Amino acid sequence: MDQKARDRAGVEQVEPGMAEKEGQRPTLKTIAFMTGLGVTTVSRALKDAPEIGEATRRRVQLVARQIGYRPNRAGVRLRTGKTNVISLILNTEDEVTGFLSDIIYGISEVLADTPYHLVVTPYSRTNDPLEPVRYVVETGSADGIIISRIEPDDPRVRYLVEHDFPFATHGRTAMGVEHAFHDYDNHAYAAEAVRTLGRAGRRRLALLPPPPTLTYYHETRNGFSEALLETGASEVPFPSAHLDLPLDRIRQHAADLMRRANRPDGIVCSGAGAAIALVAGIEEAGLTLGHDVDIVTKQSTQFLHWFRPQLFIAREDFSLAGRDLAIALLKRIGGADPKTLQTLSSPVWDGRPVDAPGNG
Amino acid sequence: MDQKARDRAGVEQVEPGMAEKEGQRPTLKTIAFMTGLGVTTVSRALKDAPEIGEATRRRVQLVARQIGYRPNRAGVRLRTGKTNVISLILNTEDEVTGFLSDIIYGISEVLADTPYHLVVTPYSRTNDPLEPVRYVVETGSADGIIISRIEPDDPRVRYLVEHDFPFATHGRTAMGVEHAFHDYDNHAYAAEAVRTLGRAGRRRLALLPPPPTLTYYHETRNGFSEALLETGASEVPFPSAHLDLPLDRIRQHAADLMRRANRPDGIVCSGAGAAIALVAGIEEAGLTLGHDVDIVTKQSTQFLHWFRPQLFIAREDFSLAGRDLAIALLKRIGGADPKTLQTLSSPVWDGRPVDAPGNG
DNA sequence: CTATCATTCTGCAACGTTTCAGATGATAAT
DNA sequence: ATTATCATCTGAAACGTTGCAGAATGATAG
Repeated sequence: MDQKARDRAGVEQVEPGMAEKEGQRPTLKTIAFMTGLGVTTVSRALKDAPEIGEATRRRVQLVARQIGYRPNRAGVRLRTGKTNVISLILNTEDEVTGFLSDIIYGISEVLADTPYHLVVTPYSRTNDPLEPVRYVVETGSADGIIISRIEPDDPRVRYLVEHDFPFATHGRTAMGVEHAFHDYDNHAYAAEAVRTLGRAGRRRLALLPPPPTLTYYHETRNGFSEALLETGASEVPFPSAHLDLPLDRIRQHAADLMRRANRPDGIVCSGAGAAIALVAGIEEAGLTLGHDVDIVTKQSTQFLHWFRPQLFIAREDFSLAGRDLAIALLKRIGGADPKTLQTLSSPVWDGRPVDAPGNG
Repeated sequence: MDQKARDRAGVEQVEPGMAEKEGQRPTLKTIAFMTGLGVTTVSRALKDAPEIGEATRRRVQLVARQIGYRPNRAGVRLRTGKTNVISLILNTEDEVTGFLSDIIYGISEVLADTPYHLVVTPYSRTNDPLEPVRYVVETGSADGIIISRIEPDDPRVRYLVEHDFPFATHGRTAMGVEHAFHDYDNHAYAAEAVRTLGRAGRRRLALLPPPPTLTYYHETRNGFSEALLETGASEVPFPSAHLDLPLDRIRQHAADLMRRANRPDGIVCSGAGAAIALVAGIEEAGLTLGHDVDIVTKQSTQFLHWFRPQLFIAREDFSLAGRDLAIALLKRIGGADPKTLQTLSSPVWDGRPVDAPGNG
């Protein structure tokens, strides 16, 4: 834009031509000129280096503040390799339900008080999930990475650990390697969901689980199974149904399921969008939510209980996830031990009380 | 991370020490060394400059591809001022309904084939909306900006035009200044919504409009009013209700409205989340959607007709908005005339057919 | 009075890129 | 034979920053 103006200025060595730089963005050189100090001194003074005199330091910082000096990111990055960028890598097809917004807001909230910028890098699920991660690491285009859709044995985690690149995951792995993560306690969620249905008198339960490749599929399933044993309820298989299916497919599957002779009287569901599709399928089969069958689900936004008040609902706070992930990643970049950067968030039950009777 | 290694290498002038740079990221110097050419020649060859011989150019490009050369963004940025960054500025409190995800995906889809990165910069509605825009312009931290929540007389637009900074808006202004935008045709939407309700036999219509400060409030209201005249229906005031209220407040307002003696028999609503709240309020007042009252609304995701099949629904495609905004902005950065970068997307009606009778 | 030392400040060089102003031959025009 | 023109190529400089090695000053010790 104003490149020519910049090229025009500063040709002479002796007279730095600060007059022409009037409207330009101030740099260290500007401050050096104004204070009569050297550029190096100014640079050090601004970062409170010990070899700068107290008076000088204060003077420099005052001037810098006055003229609104901001370090040039490209200069810093070129010199130090530090990008001051966090890269959020996510699936194009992921989560229609607004989950992304919350996580981004959560991350931004934390980054707002730091020099960090948030770069969002989506990739299509059809492509190699490793690709965007490799890109960031190879080009050094960020100081840290946040990834989601974590698998028990995740190639991205392996790659990042191997390259000693700071990262945090939304979800856990089972690779015997410590890394920063935030996760929702899906085990607790599924178990409590089963107990809730038990209290509602439901004994024949189905599970609409996360995609089987992901870690939290197993957590969910384990929680589900353990609580089944505990409550003495039985599982009605819900074959090949999972959260990654298009909502319309889930609706179909649900309708088919509910038309079977041995249909479930309770369903544990791991996503808000899927729960809506489930209900649609149930009603398509001529059954009534809260009467013939109960559903427990998670939600991040508030309106699910307006959709059907009969739903049992646990809250999952994605902005908390974003905040925790950002905090963990920043600490990791700062060199903290990954073991100390692992958080788990517990389900909070709201909406219909968990001990209400099943008949709505 | 590997900064020390980098500092270690390349001290000698004569022998460039390419051996030690083995594991390092290739730069122009690397290619220059490998091809035996000068750095300048390599730089030019890679961007198809005319003063480079055909053979040389191909040779350089081959080597570059082989070793996986990627220009260093910081280098380019420092030298040219070009950041290859698009900044998306958005409201923290905005749109619970997943609208953000779609728009980000739309933008990313376009940027994927370019060297551009997408930086997301949220700001709280309580702060100055101008602040993040000013930051980007003053620090030159992006080549272009996308903003939303556009007002008829928008200070951000004024600022950006004054500073001749490339931008595109999601929504239109009324400032008599040409700029790149993408907008949904809310005038057409509201008008068609009124006609739809008319065909359903509804004569006493209320409008749940966008926030009154935004441009599309007026578009919506004008479309609504014009179609009222056209169809001979009358308006039932729905005072102080708009989309920016918390959903629970909207529910309350709706319940109050529907308990009034002169309650509407049709409501035009400008947002999916709000429509759900409206329905909740209506049912709270003991009335039945599709019988006592009909609602027309927009949705970006698909599940609204599962919520209540009686809803009249128009689709609003936010990923299209994202794509159009990104395309327009890139062209604007390329110097295109803003007048040629303005797109309007028409409502597409789906779900319940518009000429179905009002009784569901 | 010199040597040593801490304190405080400073040039220079380099990160990777592009632009500017040539340089080098070769070929064409005079 | 001399000059102009052209096609290719090149080194130096600069963008803003920080690390390194060292300079200037004064103080302390020998």
